[in-house]
Amino acid sequence: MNSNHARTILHIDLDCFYCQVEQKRLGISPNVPVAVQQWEGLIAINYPARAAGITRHMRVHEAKALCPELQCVHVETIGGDELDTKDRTKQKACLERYRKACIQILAVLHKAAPQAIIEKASIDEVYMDVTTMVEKELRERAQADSCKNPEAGEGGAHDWEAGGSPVDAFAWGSIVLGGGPLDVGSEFERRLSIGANIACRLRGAIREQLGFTCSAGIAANKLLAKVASAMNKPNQQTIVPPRAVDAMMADLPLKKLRNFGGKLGAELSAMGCTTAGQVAAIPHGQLSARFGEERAASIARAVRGYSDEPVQVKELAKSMLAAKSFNATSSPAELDRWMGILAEELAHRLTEDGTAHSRAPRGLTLSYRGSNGDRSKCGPAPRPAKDGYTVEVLKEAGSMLLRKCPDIYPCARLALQANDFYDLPLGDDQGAISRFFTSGATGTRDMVGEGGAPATLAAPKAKKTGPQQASIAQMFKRAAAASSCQAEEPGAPSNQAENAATTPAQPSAQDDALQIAKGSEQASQDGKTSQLVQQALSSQGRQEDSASYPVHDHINDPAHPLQGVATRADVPGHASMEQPPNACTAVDASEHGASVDTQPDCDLASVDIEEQKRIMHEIWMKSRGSASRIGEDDVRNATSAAADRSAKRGAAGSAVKEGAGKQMRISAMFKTPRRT
DNA sequence: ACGGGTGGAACG
DNA sequence: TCGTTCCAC
Repeated sequence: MNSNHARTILHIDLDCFYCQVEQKRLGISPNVPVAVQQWEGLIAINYPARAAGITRHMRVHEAKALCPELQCVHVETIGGDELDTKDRTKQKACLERYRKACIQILAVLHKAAPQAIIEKASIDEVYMDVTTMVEKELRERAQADSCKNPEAGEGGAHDWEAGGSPVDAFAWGSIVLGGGPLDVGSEFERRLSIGANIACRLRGAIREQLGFTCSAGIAANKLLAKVASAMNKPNQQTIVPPRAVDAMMADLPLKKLRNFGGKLGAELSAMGCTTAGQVAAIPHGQLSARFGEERAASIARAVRGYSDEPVQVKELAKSMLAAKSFNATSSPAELDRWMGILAEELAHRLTEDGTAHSRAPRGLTLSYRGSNGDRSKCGPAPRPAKDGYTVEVLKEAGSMLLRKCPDIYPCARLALQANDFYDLPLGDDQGAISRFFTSGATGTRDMVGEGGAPATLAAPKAKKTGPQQASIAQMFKRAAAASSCQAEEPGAPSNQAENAATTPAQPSAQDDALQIAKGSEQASQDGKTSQLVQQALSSQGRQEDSASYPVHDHINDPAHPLQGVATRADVPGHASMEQPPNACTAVDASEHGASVDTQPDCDLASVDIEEQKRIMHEIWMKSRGSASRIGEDDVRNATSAAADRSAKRGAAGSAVKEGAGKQMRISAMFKTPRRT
């Protein structure tokens, strides 16, 4: 169970990320010592500066004394009169630059490894489950070998080290724990070798396309991969073969283990343990007496390097907060000013997030450090206007919460947090949609899962966060990534120029191919998702939007399922361009392994139109990226999520007939469009 | 010289 | 179940 070495997991960790971002932005060469400061303290130090003895939390003046040529870059700040001062009493720090860079990195990874499961673990690290990629590679390799050497046949020995084989005992310069090269005769080590090859390529892609270096760990689970990636930095990668685990854990300092850095670590060290191995030596009875059975078991597993925690897609943040600490004040005006700054930042971020992901928060929480310590108060978030949030509306909502906090003065910290996101409707035209969907009120419990009590929602209420919600978001993202892989061909319109203006030149010469790659990648990140998603959003019919989105419009793309749907027909100067939707009709999903429900002639009014449209768009985009990637699961996920949401929205929707609250089934009909 | 964010578990 | 607090990174 835990000796499931069949998974291949990567942990990729950017090397002193904040420094790299600033160095790139300012064009500072990699070998000059750089630190990122927040007010007078240092929060990130690059490797040349570390070599000079500079550490985290040092004061700027201390560091400069140690290393006079140190370049200190201050984190971005907002508030005040845009003064770029380091006066922490006027401004607040904000991490937007790093969030943006993080999105770029994720986009590169998605593009380079569309089949991997990618989990954003923090602003500068990801986990990736590349098992399916590895297994595909193994199969292809075996096949290639048996073609070349038919006599080998089944069970015959493959020459894993044959030229060009992705199975390399030395794994492309990786550091292999446990001594010696990988044993390519062992299946597990072969898997790791291929995993290392993937890691190597991914790191190369990040480096080439964005100029960032990172380190990686390659192992059979997340825990080991994370430990490994930290072992050799910067710009290196480390493999943990199963045979090396015991020795590695034996004297691994406890604090290097995730979850053991805080209270738990302290408690264990009070019991005399400083390494994982020492904890592993504690009799189980003693451990469970102290921590309880369940917790003891998980501790026991972790310190032995066992973990079966899955890599989970975490694309979208679940909450968003802006915070500021300051010297305690009892002045309402002062708090009001900070509230304004927090609202400004949050409004900006929420608006970007909203246009990119078509969602808005249901809740707003105000946290504060007042006379009774840390407290918080929550309430409903205001609804966004058509084009996002204004500072005023958020500030007002925050101030309202603040008034409910009697113990706030004197106050030394304020934080405004948006949470509990819901999806905004995408808009519209039933007619066009209906041509591509069939639906029925058949209860398909097996597809949809349990529950499904229709929630009433006049305003978007009722949260039912579940795996299905996540899977739909994930699909959307993947679809966007997939489409951006091949959306643009040379000569096709792209936002290249814009990209060139906002991205600092790479040190090396950039050829057209790179530019184009960057252009299309830009399209899928940056909080703007892909142009295609953007176009879907633009179908809300807002004039400025439809007008300002890129040329590559679905109305000109005969294969696009939204073609003919609410478009520039609304825009003055554009005659109605409604055209009969062609193609996307009948070729069914079964061709791609998806289940199809052919219920003819059903009442579309019973189905949430937004969901249909959304799903169809996703599926289309996905099929556009690669039809073969649309599997039964995808359709099932999309379908059940859609039904789920339809049920939720249904009660509020006007065009809903009774029974619509029940689960329903939506089947996607699509045809793989041909790109020309 | 622990500030600014995140996510999640625990708790009443 | 909700709102709030605590914790870990």
